[in-house]
Formats: sequence, structure tokens, C-alpha cells
Amino acid sequence: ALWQPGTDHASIAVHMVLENQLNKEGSSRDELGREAFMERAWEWKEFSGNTITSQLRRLGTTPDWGREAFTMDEGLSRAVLKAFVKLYNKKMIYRAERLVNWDPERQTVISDLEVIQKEQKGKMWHIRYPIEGATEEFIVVATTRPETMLGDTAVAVHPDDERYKDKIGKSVVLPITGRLIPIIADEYSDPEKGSGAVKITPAHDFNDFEVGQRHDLPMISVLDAYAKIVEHDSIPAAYHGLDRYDARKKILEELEDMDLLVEVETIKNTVPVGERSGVVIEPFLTKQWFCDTPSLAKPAAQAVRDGRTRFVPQQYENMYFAWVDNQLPWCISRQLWWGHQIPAWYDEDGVVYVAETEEEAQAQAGQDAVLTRDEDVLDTWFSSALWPFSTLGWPDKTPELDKYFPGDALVTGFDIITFWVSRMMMFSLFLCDEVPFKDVYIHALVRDAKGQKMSKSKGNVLDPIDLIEQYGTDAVRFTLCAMAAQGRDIKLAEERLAGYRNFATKLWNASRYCEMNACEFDNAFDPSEASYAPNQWIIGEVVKAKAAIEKALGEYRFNDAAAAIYQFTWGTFCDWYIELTKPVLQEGGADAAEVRATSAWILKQILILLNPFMPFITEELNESFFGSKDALISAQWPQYDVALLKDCPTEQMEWLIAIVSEIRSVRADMNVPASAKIQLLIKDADEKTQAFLRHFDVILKSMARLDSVEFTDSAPNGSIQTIVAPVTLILPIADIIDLDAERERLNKRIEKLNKDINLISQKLDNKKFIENAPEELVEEQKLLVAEKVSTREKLDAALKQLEVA
RNA sequence: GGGCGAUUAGCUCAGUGGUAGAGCGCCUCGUUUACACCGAGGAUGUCGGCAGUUCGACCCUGUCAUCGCCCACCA
Repeated sequence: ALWQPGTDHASIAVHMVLENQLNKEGSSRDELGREAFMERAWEWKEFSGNTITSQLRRLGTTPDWGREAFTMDEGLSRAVLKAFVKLYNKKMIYRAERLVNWDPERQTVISDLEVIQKEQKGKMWHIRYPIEGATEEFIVVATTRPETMLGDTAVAVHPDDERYKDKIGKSVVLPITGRLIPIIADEYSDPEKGSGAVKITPAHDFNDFEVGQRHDLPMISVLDAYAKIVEHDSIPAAYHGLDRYDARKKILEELEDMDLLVEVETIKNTVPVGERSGVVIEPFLTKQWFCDTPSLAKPAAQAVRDGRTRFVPQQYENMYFAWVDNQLPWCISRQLWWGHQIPAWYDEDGVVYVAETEEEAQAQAGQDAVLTRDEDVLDTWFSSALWPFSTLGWPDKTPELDKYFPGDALVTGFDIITFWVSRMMMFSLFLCDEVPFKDVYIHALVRDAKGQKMSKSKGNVLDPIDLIEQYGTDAVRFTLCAMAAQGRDIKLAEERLAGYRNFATKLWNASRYCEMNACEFDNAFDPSEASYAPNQWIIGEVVKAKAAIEKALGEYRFNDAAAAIYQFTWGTFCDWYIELTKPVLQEGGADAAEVRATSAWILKQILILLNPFMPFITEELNESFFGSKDALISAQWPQYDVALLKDCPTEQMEWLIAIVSEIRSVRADMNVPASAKIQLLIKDADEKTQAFLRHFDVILKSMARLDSVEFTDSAPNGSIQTIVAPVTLILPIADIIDLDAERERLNKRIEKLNKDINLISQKLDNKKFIENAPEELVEEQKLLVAEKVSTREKLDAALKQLEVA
């Protein structure tokens, strides 16, 4: 079974929409207060075209559940609590003070996914830090965020950097604050960059944080949750409460006054911006809940290395490993009010108790303790990571869990491998001891006409609704299937959509044809009992098509599957079978009856095979044409197999088709009017062949627009000759055609044959080829060249005869 | 900076170690009641450049170029 999951990010949506609304009203989240905010959120009627409350009701639940129901599923809430407690008890979840990406506008931690790297023109300021106890001696550092210097607790240089060797261990006087900070040696600083010395602000930079930990430096937060300068002993009072950008300006002015600003460089840099708020993100030191993903990732990586979970196409394993092998602890707490509240309670002394319910927490803490619950909620990806089993009833042992976990295949886009796939792997392995799915099929991404990834923020999104209105739902779906080749993205081209809309129309018309010709589906019809050759042939072809589709789907090659059903329906069934059997239906008789039954049966097979690709038209035809009450989507996939192909007259029918094609081609080349019914003479046909052709006399005449078909030993002078091995087709139409044109046609063919023959002969003359190439191939080439030589000889003869005439 | 992918007909794209494919577009023709969103026929390619491996390369290897994406960095 394939399943296409969806993730609920209602939490973010609710906050965004409601906060916007509050802003419009001149109010704010804080002003409203948590309880009122929640109330408003529940009353909220519309966002993004959805209605939270109606969604909830549709799912059989009511808003009374409060925040626990925000995921619209009680089971999921239980799963989240269970998972959190279990992970906490195994020390996979802990509380710690660390740097996180902080959105000062929304005052919350945000995930990497919500951080957008925005390229912009920025400035790099080079600042002199005076060295303590020396006059006119400085160390120059550079920064794009001068305000963070208030929190500097060291200057780092590379241990091998000759320029600074004697400075290590000394201190500098941090301008403005006057604090003394040490010059330390750390490999993090790169002698090649800037002056080779780098200021260390552990509380406001991820790299600096690590340096700070290595050297046990103090961490001074200079910005608060609103990105305003905090009150700190070392920070002059004039800065307290100043916005980060105002502080930057003031600092630069002051540095300038002190002649400590050596250079202002204009550079191109990227700044992290919050996707929702649009403001610059700050690394912020705060106490949060973390998940020990570095530990959880190890078995998750191993599962893919072992092949227990497989990526299709395989190359995406690289992306997975790149992420999973380099995990940092995952911050899972969010300062939102709408979401799964973290099941942690604190007593008056700040001791934490984690439990699934408040009662349990109380029991842990003792009856006298006064508990308050942690205000934070969980990152939405936390519950998403539980998706593979929480949707099946986990933590209960349900029959669904038993049957569907682990799943067969996860179908998703590559951009979500890191955030979601890897986390489902980790949680599944940890909580259920199994991989969540066997295959991860990474589908193509639809890009815009320029090949850029569509995104809401870029505004280059092609609305599928527009395409559907223009070409139909089935055509859009089929196009996506047909273009979904592995490992490649889709640049949506409208011509393809139009082409597949035409395909739907073609199918519709073919059905109409069958209906008009009273081709009624007969349950008793047994395709293996068909006796008329064209019927046997088309049944064989549909069996082949089905096998091709099954193979392609089994390998996640959706484009191949779509191509196979398209080719069979249009190129084989419509173009040849229907046309071949038209004269048979007109004549009537036993063959005609079998043709009717076969046509209906084939059409039914087409509907079944095509249903996954074009669900609507196939269901409609199934109902209206076949009068079927059972939907195709729930129909059994056909079970017939290649055994049906035994004694299938494939070669004979293909040969017959080749004859028709050849005559048509010659007629067109020779400008024989379509209305002209001409005579066909056939040379070199043995008795068996003659019998076969006689049997299909009517078909041949109708399809090639012939007057008569006869057999002969010699071609009359001045006739057109053409070869469909082993027979020579002769069209005695010298009087209505241009001999020069025929000469040209023959010469062209002979030339082409000569070229082919030369190429193959060269190969066959090459001893090394004979020695090294597989025997079958050599034999095949020999046969091919013999056939081509024979055809050329016949054409040569025909040309000579033409000259005589 | 690291990695991944792409480069095939005018366009959008399949494809395989053994003489290049589809759809659309283009050209010619169209008596015939399934279909003009159609039918029949046809033209079109040094398979990005260079070098190598091979009896044989569009396919494998290396390299360069162009385009795209991911990750990291940005003192």
C-alpha cells in the first residue's frame, strides 16, 4: 500500500492568522492574554480557506476539547504525551540552556525550516580592541553585528598564528563596556580571514557558543526576547532597552568618536529571516526542551545502511545521511499558545516532573507540592515524527498497527527528508523498535517554467485548479504521472497537458464507438478461448501492456506505466485493432460476434488499468458504458497473466500491419489519391502465407484502400514494387504515377539499405567483434544483414525493371 | 567551499554498452459517421565540448563548460 501523509501545522497557522488580526485591531497577543487568545482561536472561523471548528466537527470532535484537540485527533494527543514521557524517562529529552533560533517579533523559538536565508547588501565593520596595559596597541576584529560586542567575552586567534602568538593570554579592553576579556587560542579562528582575530560572543552566535563552552567563557546575553538591549552591569545605562538596530547605530557612533572604527566594508551577506514574521532571527540563549537527536540518529542511519529502509531513487540516501550523521540536539519547545502543551510540571523550587497527566505529576511531587505546568508547546514536527504509528492507534496495540506498521512506502518530496523522514525514522526505531516504512519514494518536484522551485513566498506557484479547469483533472493527473521520471524534476509544459486531455477525449470516443457497435461486456467471455486471430492478438497485447504497467509501478517508474497504458490504448487498440476489425463487424458472422465481445473486454481492461492514472473518466465510462455499479477503484486488479499469450499470433498480425503500413507509405510517396482503389499483387508468398492473406482479404482491402488482392509469380513492367520480407508487394499503377518519383523513392531506399549493410558488414568483418560480442548478437546481425541484402536485391531488380519500362 | 543532478529533434522530456525515441510543433494528403482535442504519410538529431576505456560509447571513466538544486560558510 502506498500512503500519502499530510501534516497538521494548524498551530502556526492559527497563531499567524490570529496575531495578524489582533494587530489590525490595534491589540496584541500579550495584551489579550493566553486564555482569551485561546478562546478567540477557537472562535476563529476562517483561515486559508479552512475552518478550524468545522474541520473539527467533520472529524467527529468538538472544540470543547480545548488545546488537546488542536491536532484534530485525540489519539495523536495521547501518542504525543506517551512519546514525550517515554523519551524523557530514557533521557532522550532534557531541558537545557542553549542557543536557539529566536524570532524576536513572535518571541518564540523557530525551526530551521522556518528560517529563510535572505541575501542582501550589508556592512562589515572592522573594530579596534585596545590591548590591556599597552598604549596604541590594538587587535582588530570584524563583525556584521556590532551590537553583539556588548556581549563579547573573548577574542580568539589561531594557536599557530605568528602575528598573535605573544598576545595569547593577554586581555583586551572591550570598548564601551570597559570589561577586560581574554585573548584565547582556538582553531576556530581562521588566519586567512579578516585580521585573523575573531570576537567571541557565546550568547549570540552558534560558533561562538561552542568556543565559549570549550574555554568555559562566561555567556552574556545582551538582547532580550524582543531583541532589545538588556540591563547588565557592564552595559552603559544609555543602552538599556534600546532596540538592536538603534543600539548598533549608537555603538558605531561611539566607536567612531573613540577612533576605534578602522574600516567599513560593504559586503554581500545573507541574513536569517523568520518565514512568518519577516524579521531577522537572533541566536538567543534560553532554557528550552531538547531532544537528543544525535543519539537517536545513529540507529536511524544504520537502518538505511542496512537496507531495512530503502530510498528510491537511491541517490537521496546521501541527503539523508548528510543530515542524520550530523545531528545537533533538536529544540522541541515553542513559545506558542496553540499546540501540544509540554507535559512537564514544576514545583515551587523549580523541580520538574514529567508525566502523562497532572495527577501523575502530582503523585510524583507529593500531595503538598504546588505545581505549575510548563507554558510551552511542542514543535509541530514532534507530533509529525509520530505519524507512522500514531495514526494507527499507537500506543495501543491495535489491529491496524499490527497490519500496517511498518508501512510499505512513504511518498514524499526530497525537501522534507531532513525535517520529517529522518525524524519519523528516529522516533519509530526508538519507540517501536522498527523502521516506519520499507521504501521512501522521493517524487519529482514541479518547478515553474524557468525551472525554479515553486514556493508560496516567491509567488511563482502554478495553481493546479487553473490547470484542472483548462484541461481536466484526469489530464493534469496523467501529465504529472507521465512526467514523473525518477530523479528529475518537472518543468510543467502546457503542451503535454493538452496532449493528455486529447487522450481522454480519444478514450471517450473509442468507448462511444464500442457502444454504437453493440460491443457489450459479457461476464462469461473467456479471453483464453478467443479463436479469431486479431482478437487473440489484441488480448495478447493487453496482457503485455498490463505486465509493463505492473513492472513499472513496482519499480516506482510512474512515467513508464503511464506511457504503457497510453501507447496501448491509442497506438494499439484505437489505431489498429478497431480499424482492423471495422470491416469484420460490417460483414457480421461468428468472427464479428467474437470481435464485439473482445472489444468490450479490452475496453474494460483499459479502464481498469488506466483508473489509477485517470480516475474520473474511467469511473464514468465504467458506469455509463458498462453499467457497472462497482467502482473501479475498489475493483480487483486483473489477475490474468502471460499464460494467455500461448499461441498468440503476434508475429502474423504485426506482419499484416507492416504490409498495410508499407502500402500506405508507398501510396503517399507516390501521391496516389486516397480515393483511388488500386490493385495489389503479391509475389513470393508460400501457400501458408497466401492462405493467411486470403483470410484477411477484407481487412487488407479496407485498410490499404485496395480494389483486389492477388498472387503472382512475376511483376508486370512499370509497376511499383516494395518489399515486406519475405513477400514483394506489387502495385501495377504505372499509369497514374510519376516514374521519376518512383525511381527516386527506390534509390533512396537502396541507399539507406546500403548504408546499413556497410555498417553491419564492417562489424562482422571485424575479427574482434566476432570474438568478443555475444554469440546471439553476432547471429542476429548476420540474419539482419542477409535480410537487408535480399531486400536490396529485390529493390535493385525493381529499379531495373522500371528502367526497361 | 562541499555535495547532488541536468545538458538527447524547434519545444517539453523518455531511453539503452550493440544501426537514436515519445508528445507537441512543422510539411503533405484526407473518399470513409468513434474521434479534426481526428486519421494516413513524412522531414528533423556530430545524444554540451575534449580526452580515455572497449571489438563497439548517447550510455562507462576523467576533464572542461553551462544551468539547476541541496548543505555549509560569510571575522
